[in-house]
Amino acid sequence: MHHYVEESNELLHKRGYRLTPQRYLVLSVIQDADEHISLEQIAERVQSINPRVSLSTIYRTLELLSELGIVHENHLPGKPSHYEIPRGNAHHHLVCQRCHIMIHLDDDLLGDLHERLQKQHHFHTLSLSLLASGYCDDCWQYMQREAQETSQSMDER
Amino acid sequence: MHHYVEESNELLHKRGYRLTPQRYLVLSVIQDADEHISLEQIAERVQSINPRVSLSTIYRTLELLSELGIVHENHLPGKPSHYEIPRGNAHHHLVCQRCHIMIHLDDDLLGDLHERLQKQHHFHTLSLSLLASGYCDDCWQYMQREAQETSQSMDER
DNA sequence: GTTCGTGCAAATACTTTGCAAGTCG
DNA sequence: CGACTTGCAAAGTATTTGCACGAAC
Repeated sequence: MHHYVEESNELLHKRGYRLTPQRYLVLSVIQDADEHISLEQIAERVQSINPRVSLSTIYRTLELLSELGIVHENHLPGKPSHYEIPRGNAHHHLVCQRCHIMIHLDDDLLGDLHERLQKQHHFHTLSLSLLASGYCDDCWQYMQREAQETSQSMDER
Repeated sequence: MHHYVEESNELLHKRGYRLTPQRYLVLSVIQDADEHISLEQIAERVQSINPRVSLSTIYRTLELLSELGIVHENHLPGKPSHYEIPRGNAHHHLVCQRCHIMIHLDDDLLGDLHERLQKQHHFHTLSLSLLASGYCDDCWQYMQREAQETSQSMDER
């Protein structure tokens, strides 16, 4: 069993929960994914290993694991929630509000901000996730062109 | 007509859209709200003014306004999406992953980071939203106590 | 007249819940 | 046993879509 799964197991037990085969499956699927993945993708992969695992179990598992901080939920606009194992205490994204393309930012971008916020607001095990949204250059160019055409067709009348 | 609505009107026209009475209503409802509000709350207030405005129009309007950057969508875990008029180019939250209590952080927290990211990644009209999540002190204390009881009841056997 | 928007109803998709049965300490 | 979990089916919500009609340019 991997190191992280052991830790998770302890955490679950501490709070009176068990690491069932289903939970283990969900956890390892998330862990094995290169990127954060959606509930749908998780379900797909879990069920390709054990088709008997029901969707509701996956919902319940993800809710529990999120609450315990074992997985991290991440909602980017225009997409369903994604889940990932928190590596470090920060994870940041840059997203285009038109085409929804997503770029990962340097996770160390904010330095020790999480520690400062932690102290300041009496929070614990804080982790940061920055969402930067605007227009990617392609969409921006496209919009400029489109705007021009609109005013051109107005001129034509 | 307020200043912001005028700006929005221009932006819509530039892209070939119109500021219809329905869109105006949605926009002013969001603008008049003290805080960011959910789609459900928006619908409620819009329909209390004009009950004929349909839900699908509200969905479509919010999608459009988000894409144009006229309103800003914000999804905090454990809650439905919320919408707000972007004031400045940053808006930050601190959330407890157990009880979901939410605290507003200082929006100037990150300084001119948005400008730096903009240049670095060739994005435009970038705005930042930081989500800091962890456990609030209350939940933390509660969890400590609960963990103790669990191990006590184990000892009792 | 052509494009853009809307309301309505229907279709989809997404998520939660109740409950009987199973598992584990 | 008793607390925790699960699968299944059903109920609940949330969101999207097709389409005919109306409004704006």
